[in-house]
Amino acid sequence: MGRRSDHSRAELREIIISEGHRQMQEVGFARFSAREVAKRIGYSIGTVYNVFGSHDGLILAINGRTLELWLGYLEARLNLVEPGGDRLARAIDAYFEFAIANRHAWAALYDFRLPNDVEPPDHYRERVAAIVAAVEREVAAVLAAPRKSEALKLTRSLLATVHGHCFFALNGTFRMLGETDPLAAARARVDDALEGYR
Amino acid sequence: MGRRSDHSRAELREIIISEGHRQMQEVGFARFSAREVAKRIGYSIGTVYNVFGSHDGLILAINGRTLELWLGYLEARLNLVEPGGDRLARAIDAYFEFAIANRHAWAALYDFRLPNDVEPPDHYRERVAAIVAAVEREVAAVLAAPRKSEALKLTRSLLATVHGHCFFALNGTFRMLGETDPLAAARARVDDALEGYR
DNA sequence: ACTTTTTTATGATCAGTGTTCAATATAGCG
DNA sequence: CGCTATATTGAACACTGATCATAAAAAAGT
Repeated sequence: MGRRSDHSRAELREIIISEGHRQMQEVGFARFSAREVAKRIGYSIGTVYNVFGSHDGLILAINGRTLELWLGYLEARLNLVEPGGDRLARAIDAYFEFAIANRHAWAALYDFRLPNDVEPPDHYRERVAAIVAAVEREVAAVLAAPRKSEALKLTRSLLATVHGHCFFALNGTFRMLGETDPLAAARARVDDALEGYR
Repeated sequence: MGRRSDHSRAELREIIISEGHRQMQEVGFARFSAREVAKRIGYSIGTVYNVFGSHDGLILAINGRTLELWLGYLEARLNLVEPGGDRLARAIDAYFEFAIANRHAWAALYDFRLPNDVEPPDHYRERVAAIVAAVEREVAAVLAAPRKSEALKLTRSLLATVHGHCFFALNGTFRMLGETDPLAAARARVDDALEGYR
């Protein structure tokens, strides 16, 4: 067969990413298959490789989509906070809620590792940066004026803290250790950290 | 062929785990292959399945070995701390040092996920518990007497905190975000948390 | 309208994987 | 020494990521 132009290149990209993301969320990183995605959208495996170049390229695009959705969720959640509400606590909630509602797609963000000598593509870096920036705004809002310059450094560390708790919550470590309220623990650690910066 | 009894069952287990662990550390979880392990030890793939039942069984055994080594490293490190030294800070160092020195084997601990309805085997749970207990001792030693009963709960949360920092350090997230001293950040978060418990 | 060129989609093909299991070779027992 | 229980094998199966000559369709040229 030759070019069908049922879909433009951009449409095709979108179709593959969309179905790929659905697949990822359904079966998880370990069982994800590019061939299966091709089958489901009615294109051949070769077409997927034409568009994304490699398995890794496809996964990066799917993970990029997950980051987009994550940022969207975080912003929507923050928009619901009434004036005077604890916006940072709600951001932590959003971290957990998104990860739980999108277990497999979220986990794929960390299951996939680029070869050590390869940098993630710009679109990917930008999306991560956007999420960090959204959190940084909330962290900065809570810091005492003379310490606001430390907001980014602190934000990175708080994200790692929350990530650790969320990861242990989802991968079963906390259940194994008898912890029943990981979210509360994460909030407590963030509060502890902010104590000295107020 | 039939039984060669070059090695007893226990010896065979050890040979496979040992070579499997080496493989895991060399190529990482994504490229790990049971067939390759079999090839390298001069047994057939069937034998590996006889001994471990499945790919997952083999990986659990290898990850169990990693946990063993990790506990050993942690204990050795703590034994070097002179009286009056900051034992908890050295435990955090040990977390990072082991993960860095054993990147792939350490990452495999988290890359591998059991099906949701399957519990990890006892030997695995026990090894995780042993590591937690070793850290808990150090946490308890630092707590004010009336709060020592909270040691386990706090330990779980501190482990998650350190894990998050270590994970971001090794998977490139911190580099991407411009953080150059993840270990210091982890220590700072732990100190912040302990502040209220002293 | 009819070539010619360029682009795009295909799927057979290759090398690899996890997994199964009938066939077989051996160790140890009677 | 023969027999049986058991350990070991590797071919077979169904899948995977990846490649690329082939063919079809669109676009450009005449």
